[in-house]
Amino acid sequence: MLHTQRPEQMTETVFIVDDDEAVRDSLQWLLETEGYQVRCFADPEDFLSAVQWPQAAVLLLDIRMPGLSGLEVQKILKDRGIPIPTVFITGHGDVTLAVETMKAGALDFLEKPFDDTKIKSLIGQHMALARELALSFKLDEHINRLYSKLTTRELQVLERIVSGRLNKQIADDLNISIKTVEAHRANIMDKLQVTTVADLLKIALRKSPELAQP
Amino acid sequence: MLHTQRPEQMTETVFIVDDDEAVRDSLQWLLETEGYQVRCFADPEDFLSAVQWPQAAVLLLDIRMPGLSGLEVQKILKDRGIPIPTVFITGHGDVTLAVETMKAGALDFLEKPFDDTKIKSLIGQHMALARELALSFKLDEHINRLYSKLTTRELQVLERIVSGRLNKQIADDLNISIKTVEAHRANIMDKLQVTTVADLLKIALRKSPELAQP
DNA sequence: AAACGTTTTAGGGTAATCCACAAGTCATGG
DNA sequence: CCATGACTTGTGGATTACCCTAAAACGTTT
Repeated sequence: MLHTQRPEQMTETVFIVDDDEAVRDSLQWLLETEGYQVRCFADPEDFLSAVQWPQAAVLLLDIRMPGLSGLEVQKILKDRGIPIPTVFITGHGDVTLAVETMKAGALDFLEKPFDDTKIKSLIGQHMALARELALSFKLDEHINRLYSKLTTRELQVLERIVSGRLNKQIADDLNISIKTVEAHRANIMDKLQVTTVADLLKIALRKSPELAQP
Repeated sequence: MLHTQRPEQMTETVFIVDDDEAVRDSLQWLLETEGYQVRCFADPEDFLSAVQWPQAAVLLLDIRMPGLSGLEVQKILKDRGIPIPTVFITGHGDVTLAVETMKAGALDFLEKPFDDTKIKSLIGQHMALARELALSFKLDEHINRLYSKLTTRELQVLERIVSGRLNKQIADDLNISIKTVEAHRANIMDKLQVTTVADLLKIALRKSPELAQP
């Protein structure tokens, strides 16, 4: 049997939120043997208090629970900007609910009873996505922190650098001297911690992808 | 009542594929009054022969038909690289089917009988997406055409320009003179029809987004 | 008033890019 | 054998970007 070649530098967590203890226990056992850190919650509120982001984590979420429903939990996570990959579990599905759930961003929709093998491969897939999402989120955070140090004027200059204008043209645009543009430009490079225009473009285009369309 | 502010420069088409004539006719009537060009097919094969891409179009696809099933049609479209926004229609849904369909990229899953108002707003939404997809696809095609004119050497140089290396460094990398790099660089700009490095970066990063992560 | 950050400008020099023009080698295919 | 395209290199000059240092004007905060 092949090892799942999972990089070990990041703890991978599976959150299980279900009011049925038997379900929690069996899933926990199954997934812990797979090497995941498993955290179980009977109460959705408890989960919402405990979950942190970003991290490499997948959520197994029961649809029908006392208190908050699975869909409500999903919506709250979405509102909080927590894009944790979510798989719903349920014993009584209907089409409308399934479609709504998927449209809201669920990755899967599992019906009880579960197929252990299927779950394992499913979690594996989604955990890979979770890693990417977490990394991407961290990078976005980092970029936002750098961006927040830019002044209004520097943003205006940056905008024009990204649109490919020369320092001379930027100076004309803003009615300032070339020397000033050069100064802003140097400050921007410092604050965004880049040394080449190429890297500057990459950061700016990640921050504002709409600038990519000329 | 507000006008739907739909730009009229592109014909917007709704494809209806269903073996039930009554369904086709009622949908056709409904959507034609909305201003869409509607094309109906009883046979999925006929649709597959007729559909063109890119264009601003949405597909209403019956799940259960004689011959090819809706899911099979969806798979064929996917294999052909035709990302037409698809809404499935069915009279007899079950959860597994709905989930599989959504995972395969369906945007919605409608159960008969239909709610006219709902369909209209749905098509409106998805048509907006379809326009974007078609435009994006056309742009990709254009970029691919331009890229195909680049020689191996020019691709090597471009790669290094995108990673922010100086002409001098590129010359060292490839064991050629700076002058040669300059020549390649000018050819690349010509062939990709750009005048600034910023635009060059934008095209290159759209073509190879993985280069954006340094 | 003093400290601070933002914006502005400058001089002077180095490095890099861009441009126009010219020309050599090499392999492929007509 | 010649035409074509790809790859190569060069000269020389114009333009631009990059780096360092220095500093004035302005507004806000302390």
